[in-house]
Amino acid sequence: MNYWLIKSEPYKWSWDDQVKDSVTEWDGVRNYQAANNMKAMALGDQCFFYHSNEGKEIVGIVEVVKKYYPDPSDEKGRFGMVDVKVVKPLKAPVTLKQIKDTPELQDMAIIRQSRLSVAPVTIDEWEFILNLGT
DNA sequence: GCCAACGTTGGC
DNA sequence: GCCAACGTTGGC
Repeated sequence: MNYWLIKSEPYKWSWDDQVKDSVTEWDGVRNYQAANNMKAMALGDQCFFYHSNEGKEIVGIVEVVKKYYPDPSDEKGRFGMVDVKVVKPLKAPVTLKQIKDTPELQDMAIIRQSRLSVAPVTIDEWEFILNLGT
């Protein structure tokens, strides 16, 4: 089981939208590093759902329910996507500020590389954030 | 709204 | 294959 963090700008696709649809195609990723991370996802992997720009906080958890496959919205056929399904919201969203203020979370990929939209999360980071969000 | 970081494009 | 120019993302 691996853990990830996926970002969305809430005005394009928010946690509320995700809850309404439950299962969605995580399409539109056009970055090789992010796409490679999606390629490495297995069924059942858990992902934090992060709101970028507005909010800047982790708001919920989704689960990979379909493995990496071609993204039809990419006409060049270079990129793929996965399907994700709502697991549950965090009781208390965990903000970027909290992450930055936490010594244990300083090595997170999103801190080091803020533009990466699909990033790995270690088991330690995952559990630490879960505790913050409960 | 600004700007740093970073990815992509295109000329050479 | 290098690198300057340009575009985009995302935090502040």
